[in-house]
Amino acid sequence: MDADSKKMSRRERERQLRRQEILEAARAVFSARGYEGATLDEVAREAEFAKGTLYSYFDSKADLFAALVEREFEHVTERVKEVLAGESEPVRGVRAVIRVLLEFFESRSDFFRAAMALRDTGQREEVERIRATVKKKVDELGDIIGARLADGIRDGHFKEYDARFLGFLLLGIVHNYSVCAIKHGGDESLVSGADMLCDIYLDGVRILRPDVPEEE
Amino acid sequence: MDADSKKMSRRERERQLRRQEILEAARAVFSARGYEGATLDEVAREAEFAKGTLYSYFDSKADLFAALVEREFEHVTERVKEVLAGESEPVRGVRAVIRVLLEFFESRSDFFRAAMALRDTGQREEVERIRATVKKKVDELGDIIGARLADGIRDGHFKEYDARFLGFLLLGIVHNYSVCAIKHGGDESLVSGADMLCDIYLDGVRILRPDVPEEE
Amino acid sequence: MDADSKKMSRRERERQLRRQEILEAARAVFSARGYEGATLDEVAREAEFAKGTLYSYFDSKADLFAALVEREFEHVTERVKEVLAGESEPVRGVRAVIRVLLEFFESRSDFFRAAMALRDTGQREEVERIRATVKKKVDELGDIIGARLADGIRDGHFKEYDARFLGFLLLGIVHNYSVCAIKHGGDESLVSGADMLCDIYLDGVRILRPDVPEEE
Amino acid sequence: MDADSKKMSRRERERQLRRQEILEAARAVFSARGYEGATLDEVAREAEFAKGTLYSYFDSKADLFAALVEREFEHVTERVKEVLAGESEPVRGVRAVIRVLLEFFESRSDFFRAAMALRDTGQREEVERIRATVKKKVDELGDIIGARLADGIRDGHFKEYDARFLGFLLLGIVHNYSVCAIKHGGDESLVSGADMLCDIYLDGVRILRPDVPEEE
DNA sequence: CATGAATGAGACTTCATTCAT
DNA sequence: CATGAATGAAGTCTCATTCAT
Repeated sequence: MDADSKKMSRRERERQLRRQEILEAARAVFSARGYEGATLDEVAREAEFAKGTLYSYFDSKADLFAALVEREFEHVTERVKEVLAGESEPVRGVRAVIRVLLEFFESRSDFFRAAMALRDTGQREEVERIRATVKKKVDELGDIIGARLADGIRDGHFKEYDARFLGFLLLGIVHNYSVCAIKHGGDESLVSGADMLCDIYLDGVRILRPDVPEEE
Repeated sequence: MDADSKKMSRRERERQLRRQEILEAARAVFSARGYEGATLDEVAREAEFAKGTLYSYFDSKADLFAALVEREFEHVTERVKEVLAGESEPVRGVRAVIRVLLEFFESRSDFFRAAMALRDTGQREEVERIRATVKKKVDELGDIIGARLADGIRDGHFKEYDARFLGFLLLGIVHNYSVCAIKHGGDESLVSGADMLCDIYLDGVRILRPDVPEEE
Repeated sequence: MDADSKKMSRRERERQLRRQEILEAARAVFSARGYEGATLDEVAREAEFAKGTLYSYFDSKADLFAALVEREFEHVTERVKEVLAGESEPVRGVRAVIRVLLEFFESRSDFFRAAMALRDTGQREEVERIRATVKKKVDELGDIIGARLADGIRDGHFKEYDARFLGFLLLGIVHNYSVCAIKHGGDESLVSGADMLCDIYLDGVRILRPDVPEEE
Repeated sequence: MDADSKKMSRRERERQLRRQEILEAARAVFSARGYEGATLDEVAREAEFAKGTLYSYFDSKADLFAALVEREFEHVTERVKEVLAGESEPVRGVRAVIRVLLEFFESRSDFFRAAMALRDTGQREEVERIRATVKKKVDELGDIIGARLADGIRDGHFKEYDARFLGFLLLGIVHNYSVCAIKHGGDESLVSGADMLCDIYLDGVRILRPDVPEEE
C-alpha cells in the first residue's frame, strides 16, 4: 500500500490518504456501536467529511466495514507472520503467537468484537459480504497458525489433531479471552494473561501427576 | 412452568401455550437472521399470528428476544446442573459438562450464535437489556461450572487458576467450537468433537513426554 | 332516566346500571388523559369490564365520549335551569348562574377541559360527531342563559348586545377561569372567585368614579 | 431572524427558508386537523417534501408543533409590545391590545384553537413538551398585558384585582370570542367585535344608571 | 470530487374494533 | 351477553443511498 505510493500521482496519493482517514473514523464508530448500531452519519462526522463523500470511496456501509475488516486483519496477520518467521521452535512459536494476538485483540477489542459478531450471525443479504470477508480473513489467519502447528505435529510436539482446527482453537481462546469481560483474576497484566493462556492451551487445565495412573 | 400448569385456568394455560408458540417462531427467525436482521413481521408470519398479537405477549422486540434467551439458557443450565449432580468426580464431571454443552450448542447453534453476538457487542440503548440478560445467564452458567472446577482445584485435580475464569474458558471453547464452521476433520461425529475438546481442555495440545525435560 | 326505570324489566334496569358504570369509568379516564390519549383498554380496566363489553353499550370510542358529554352537560344544564327558575331578578340570576357553573366546572374541570378541547379542534372525521355533540350541548346551555339575559336586556338591566352572545361570553369566562391554572390570587376559595367573576362580568374592570354612587 | 440573515451563508439562509416552508405547511395541517389528528405524512405532502426531510429540520412531531407555537406566539407578543409601547394611557392601551389580539387570533384562529387545546388537556408524555411551550408563551403574553394593567391599577383606573389574572381574563375573552363560532350578531365586522369586547371588559354587561355620568 | 439536503422503504409500536368461545 | 385474544391499519421515526449544485 505505502510501498505503492511512489508510483501514484499526487492526486492518487491524497485519495489513499483520505480513504485511510475514513477507515480510521469508521473503526472508531463501528467499535463503539457495532455494525448495525453505527450510522454513516456518525462516521462522516467523525471523519470530517460529508456523508456523500464516503460513497466515492466505498460502495456501501457493508463495503466500508468489509474494507475495514480486511485492513485490521491484515495488520494482525502481518505481525503473526513476522513472529513466526523469527521463531522456528514450535512451542515457543505458539507462545509468541498468543502474545501477539492478545496484544492486537486487546488494543482493538471493540472492533474485533464487532467483526467477530458478524462472522457468526446469520443476517440479511447485505451483510453476507462482510461475513464472507471476516471468514476469509479469520481463515487466513487460522491457516497460517495452523501451518506452523502442523509442523509441530509432524515433529511430535503436538497432538495429532487437525492442525487447522488447533489453529482456530487457539484463535478462539485468545479472542474469547480478550473480548469477554471475564478474565482471570482482576487487574492482571496482559502478559500474565498471555502466560496463562499459553499454559492452558499447551498443557490443559489438569494437573500432571506422573505417579497417578490415568483415570478410567 | 409445567409444574404450575395445574393451578392455571384453562385460559391461562392456553395463553402460556401460545406464548411458547411465539417463542418457538421467534427462535427460528432470530436464529436465521440474527437479532438486528430479524423483523417482527417475519416472526409474526412464522408464528401465524398478526403482528399486533406479539405485543400482547411481549413488550417489544428486545423483550421477546430477552425472554427467548432466558428460556434457552435455562434449558442448558438445567441440564448442566443435572449432569453435575450425577457426577461427583471432577474430571468426569468436566467431560460430562462438555458433552452436554456441545449437544445443546449444536442443536441450537444459530440461536446461541445470535445471543452471544449480543453479549459482547456494544450497541444502542434498546439492546442493553438483552445484553444484560445474556450476560446474566452466561454468568450463571459459567459460575455453576466454575463452582465444580473450584472443587477440583481444591482437590488438586486442576491447576490453581481462578475457577470462574476456567469455567468461562470451557464455555468459550465449546461455544466457539459449535458455532464456527471450522471443526476438526470434516464429518466427524459430535461425540468425537466432545472427546477432542475434553482432551485438549484437560491436557492441552502439547504431547506429554515424561522423559523430556521442560524446554527453555 | 331513573324515572323510566319502573317501566323497565330487571334486565333492562341492570343494563342501564352497567351503562352508567362504564360512563363513570370513562369520565375518569378521559379526564385524566384527554380524548385522544385515553384508550378503551384503560376504560375497560377502570370499569372492570372486558373491552369487548364496552361495545355492546357504545358503538365506538367516539360514541362513548359523546354519550358522556351529553350526560355531563345535561347535569349542568339541569342545575342552571333550576337556579334560573328560582330567581327571576336578572342580576341575581346571573350571579347564581355563575356560581353554579363554577361549581360544576371546577368539580369536573378535567372533563370539561377535554370536552371543550374537542369543541374547537377541527379533527379527523371520527371526532366530528363529538364536536357536534359538544357544540349542541354548549349551545343549548348558552341559549338558556342567553334567554334570561334577553329578559334582562328587555327590562333595561343589561346592555343591548346580542343575548346569545352575552350568554356564551359568560360561559366562556367561567370555563376559562375554572380550567386554566391561572387564577386570581392563589388559594382563593371558590366563592371569592365567583364573586370576582360576577363583579367583572357585570361591571367590567374599570373603576367607577368615586363621586358616583355604586348602583344597587 | 431576518436581522441575522446577513451573517448566514447562502446554505444556511436557504435552510432557514425551507424550515419556514415546513412550518407554514405544518400550520395549515395542524390548523385543519388539530395536533393529534394531523399526520406527518400530510404535513410532508403539504410542504412538498419527503417525510424524512421533516426530520432533518425538527426532531419529532411534537418538536415541530412546539416550534410552530413559539413562532406564532412570538408574532402576537411582538405586536402587543409595539402597541403598548405606543400607548401609555391605560384604558386606550387595553383597547389597542384587544384589537391587536383579535386581529391575530382571527387570522390564525384554527391554529390558536389547536394550540390552546393542548395547553389544558392532560395528555401523554410526548405532548408534555408542547403543553409547557404553549403555557410559557401564553404566560409571557399574559404577563405583558398584566404588567400594563398593573400600571392602570396603581393609577386608579382599574379595579384592584390581581393584574396577572386580569391579563389572562382579557386573553381568554378575546380568544374565546375569536375561536368560537358563536359571535355577536352574524356578519359583524371585526372592529365592532373588538369594540364590544372592549366595552364589556371595561364596563361589564350591566347598564350604568342614567343618573350617573359616563366617566372619561 | 465534495457536499449535505432530500428521499422513501421499512421498522417498531399502538389501539380501536371484531369475533369465537 | 361477557370475554379478551386476535387483528391490521396507521402512525412515528430511522437511515442508507442518491443527486443537484
